[in-house]
Amino acid sequence: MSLTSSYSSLALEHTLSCLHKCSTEVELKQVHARMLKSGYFHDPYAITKFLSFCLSSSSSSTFSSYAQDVFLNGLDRPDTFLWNLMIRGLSSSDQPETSLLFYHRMLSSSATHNPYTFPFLLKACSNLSAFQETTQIHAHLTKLGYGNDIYSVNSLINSYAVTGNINHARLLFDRIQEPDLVSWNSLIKGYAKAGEMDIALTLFRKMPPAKKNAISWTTIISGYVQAGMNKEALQLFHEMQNSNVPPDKVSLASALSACAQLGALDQGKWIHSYANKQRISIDSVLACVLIDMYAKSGDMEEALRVFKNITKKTRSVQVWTVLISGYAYHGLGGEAISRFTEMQKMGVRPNAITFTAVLTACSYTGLVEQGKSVFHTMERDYNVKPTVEHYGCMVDLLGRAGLLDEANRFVKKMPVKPNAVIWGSLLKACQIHKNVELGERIGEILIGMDPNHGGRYVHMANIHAMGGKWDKAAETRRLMKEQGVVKVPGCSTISLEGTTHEFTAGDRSHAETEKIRTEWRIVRRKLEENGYVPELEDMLLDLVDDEEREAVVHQHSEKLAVTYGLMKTEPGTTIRIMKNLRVCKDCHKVMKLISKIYKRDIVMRDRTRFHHFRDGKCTCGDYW
DNA sequence: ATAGGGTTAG
Repeated sequence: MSLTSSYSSLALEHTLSCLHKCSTEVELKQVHARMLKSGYFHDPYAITKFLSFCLSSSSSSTFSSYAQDVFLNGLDRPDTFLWNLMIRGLSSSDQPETSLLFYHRMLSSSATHNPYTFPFLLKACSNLSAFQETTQIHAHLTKLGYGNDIYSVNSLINSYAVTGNINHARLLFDRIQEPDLVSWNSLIKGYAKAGEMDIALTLFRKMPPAKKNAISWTTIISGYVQAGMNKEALQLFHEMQNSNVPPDKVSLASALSACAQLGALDQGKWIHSYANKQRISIDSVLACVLIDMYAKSGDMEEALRVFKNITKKTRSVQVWTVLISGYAYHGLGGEAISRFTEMQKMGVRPNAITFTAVLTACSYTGLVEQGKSVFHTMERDYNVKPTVEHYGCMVDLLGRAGLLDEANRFVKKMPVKPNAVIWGSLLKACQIHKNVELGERIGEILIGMDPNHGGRYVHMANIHAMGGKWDKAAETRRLMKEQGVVKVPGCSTISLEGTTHEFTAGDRSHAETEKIRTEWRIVRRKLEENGYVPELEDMLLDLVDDEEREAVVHQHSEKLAVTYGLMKTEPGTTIRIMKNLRVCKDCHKVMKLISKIYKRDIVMRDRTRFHHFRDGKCTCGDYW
């Protein structure tokens, strides 16, 4: 619009700067009224500024609603440009549904079209995982003649890829004469999302090297992480470092996720210092994965240091939550609760995952009353509706604490259907608190629910045996064999000077096997002098007599690992072990004794949590 | 205008 208007551009700029200072709806209304009065709402430039401000991601959602209202009711025939503005703004400010709604309104208005909206619309579809909408938009843009527009095609590939229709994406990709970087990256992402990592990797290899950018690398790395193939992910990360594309902060975050899952403390530390050296600032996502990596590697002190070093603004819900969940699985319930309180004081709203973390912390630490009160506040104060995970935490909380009847009643009256996890945690509680009758009933339910789960039979047989019903225990064992249920072998690892040593139960493959066995006999004698008697309760199955059970229990992988740790590290250093399964009672007892007799801290990562052994005690309070 | 990263009960 030409500046023949009755107002000066200076006056308009002044009003717009007032607009940007608005923080409440009242203020916004005032500026809006002033703009109307001055005739600014006939100027497309002013309207654009007004709407973009209201839709920008830093504005509140009430501003966005206000803009929608102004757009639909306060404007005379908005043109294509303004429709695009609304659709784009809503799509990128996390309101994909409304964005699509505006698209439909646009279709029924008299506005003409241009291609610029389609990538944003398709992004909204991706966010909503809306396949139907994607096909509709696809048809529409083809009809309008934008079917060869590379931006639109790439966005289509992406939408099909993330809505799980990789074959549609592939068809489009194969039709492009010269796929660009974005086409390749989108397609690779699609195969990764479909769990087809082999195809994704083949494509990645086939992609012209000159076209690979950090996004390509991160796509394939995070694909492996999501597939749980963390070692492969780290291998590719190494390859990336030898390529001509230096990792940026997103690549680092993906690699750190892999480290977290593996508990690869050394590599994680290396990435952390790399980020510092490259002056990559720790944003909230990096803080999250760093804290998670340190916590899952057993180093809560370092996790806390990361948390303390970032600004208050960087401490998003996710950052708070990851810290709290770290405390939870380290058995530090008190810390978890006080962080949770602090977070609320800081005005950060907990989400569903935060509550899971807090409730887990209560359950692991036996904080029954706190757990109950948190559970009651979640819906009342924060409008977070409890899901099956939260009910599961409550069942676990009550069951572990020995309140078996209350737990059972809770399951009966809760509004969600109990799943195998919930029954499993009740069963475990029955085992800990020796309630044979309830345990047997639950065991039946569980085996009926998933007959291929080996652990269920083990528990069930243990419960029978606990009640002295040996014939039933034997019967369960037979059933287990019949089903062809296989036990996963126990495996422990210990990292020393950058090398990871792996031990499997009873395995002799380690180069220093004989030395380790000799050393274990010495350790064992020393433990016996201090009153150690083997704990064979967890070894009821498969084995005939105590002698045999003892022979097996002494070959458990974590015993080999801790022995090796004692041999290879200086007195006083902390021994860190990771295990793929839960610790058995005997190994737990041995770790406690070693921590006392050898004056060593032992940090052991279980399948689900950490045990810190120090001076004969464990942070789990023998309750795991 | 289009492509990559975060936390979750046993």
